[in-house]
Amino acid sequence: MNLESVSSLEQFKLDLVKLEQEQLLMLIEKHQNLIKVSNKTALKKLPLLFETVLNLGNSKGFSATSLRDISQATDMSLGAIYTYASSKEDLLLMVNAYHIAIIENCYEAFGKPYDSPFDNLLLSIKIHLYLSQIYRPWFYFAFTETKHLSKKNIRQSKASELKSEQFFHNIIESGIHDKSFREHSSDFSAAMVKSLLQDWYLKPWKYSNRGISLEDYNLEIKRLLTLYLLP
Amino acid sequence: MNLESVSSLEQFKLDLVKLEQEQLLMLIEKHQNLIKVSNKTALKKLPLLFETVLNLGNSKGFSATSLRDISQATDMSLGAIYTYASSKEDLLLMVNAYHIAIIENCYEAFGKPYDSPFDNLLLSIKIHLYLSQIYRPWFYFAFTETKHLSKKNIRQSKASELKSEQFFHNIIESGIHDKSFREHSSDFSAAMVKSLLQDWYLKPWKYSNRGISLEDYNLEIKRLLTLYLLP
DNA sequence: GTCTATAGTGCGATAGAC
DNA sequence: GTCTATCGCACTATAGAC
Repeated sequence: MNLESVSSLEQFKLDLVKLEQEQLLMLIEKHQNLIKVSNKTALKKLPLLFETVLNLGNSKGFSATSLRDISQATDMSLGAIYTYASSKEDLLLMVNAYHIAIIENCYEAFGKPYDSPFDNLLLSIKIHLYLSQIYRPWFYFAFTETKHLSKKNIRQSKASELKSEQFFHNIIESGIHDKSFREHSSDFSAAMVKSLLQDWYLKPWKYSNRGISLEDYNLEIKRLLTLYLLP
Repeated sequence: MNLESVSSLEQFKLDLVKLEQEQLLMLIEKHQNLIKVSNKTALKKLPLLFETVLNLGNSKGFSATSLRDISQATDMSLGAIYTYASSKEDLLLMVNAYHIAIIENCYEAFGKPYDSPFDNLLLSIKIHLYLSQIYRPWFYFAFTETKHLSKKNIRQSKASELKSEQFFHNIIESGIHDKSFREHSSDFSAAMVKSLLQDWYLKPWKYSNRGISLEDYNLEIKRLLTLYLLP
């Protein structure tokens, strides 16, 4: 992943494929004691399982989704599912771990490549929008189903939430410091950026009904920040 | 409810009490065929049941909450619960209907009392913030547990979501029309206001950890809108 | 590696005593 | 109006054949 990757959503998707494969393999190796089939078979079937967990989980809720539902939707038997995951909860944990790994890896690949804080801010926003577009089912799932995780995992999830907000916060602070941004509460503007990004994946129906594309939305955020942040 | 009521959160809470009683009674009368006890007894026990549904539902999810959990938390027997609601789903519907009725009633009580679109906008924001502060458990519940409603109720819930956004949208449009607001996409600014209001009740822990009060948050939104909307 | 059959548990809901 | 006891069902998870 590099600056070329964010030239368009399609390019971004393309560049993600390799990362996805790597992370899936790492996940399988990490859970090797629980997965009872070969890496090759797991690599083939886990994506289908993950997709199904997210689809069913987002439409009826994870706890209302039974393994029978998942079995039917994936055309796998109940027994077969238990060779890929040791329990229903384990399935949830793997789905989470897989997506978190990809997303964190993706953020780390970029950093702050520009001199101008404003450009760095716009870049992070674009990356976040692209990621939430591609992994929208997981973003939505993670938001609404956190409560089914253990306390430790809930803490972790809140921490990761704050970490990404902190990322925006730092960029904005650097802009205030070098006086390219207007003096203001960077806590609030970072939270605002986060909540705008969130709205995009929490209420996709709203924007698609209005015919607003990802690029439109990105541009509106840019207009807003130009007026709000720049002197 | 009148303009005096929004002078402070405490005043607002005080003025809500009467409305709450009225709406609870209306709800009981509407569900009379399903409720097997007198209005007086229902009036006394339903609030506790509702509160418990929201508490447990928000911490473990509604579908993972059993009637046995609710029974234990309210010190009522399983049988007793079934004299107040005819099923677990009915409990969910009543909690929703009750809160929706209060909130809609509250909005209708205000309208657009000022000449200036900006003042009207600030007023609606304040009302929304106050309501979401007081009924935070329900706002959070409604957001994360919509999926357990029937398709008809889900449609209704999205419609109500859009309706409240439309309310902001109309005020902003009137401001653009009378040139007191800058020319811009009112779709986006209305969505932005909504998503900021949402962040407040979806992530209370974030703001309380930072020591940001409701009034602070309200002021920051005002500052943002001053820069973004006014010429 | 995948299947079917089933053990064991906890659920929503009801019946009937008080 | 509230309770306890219990029915029937659907769930997670496993065992053992192929």
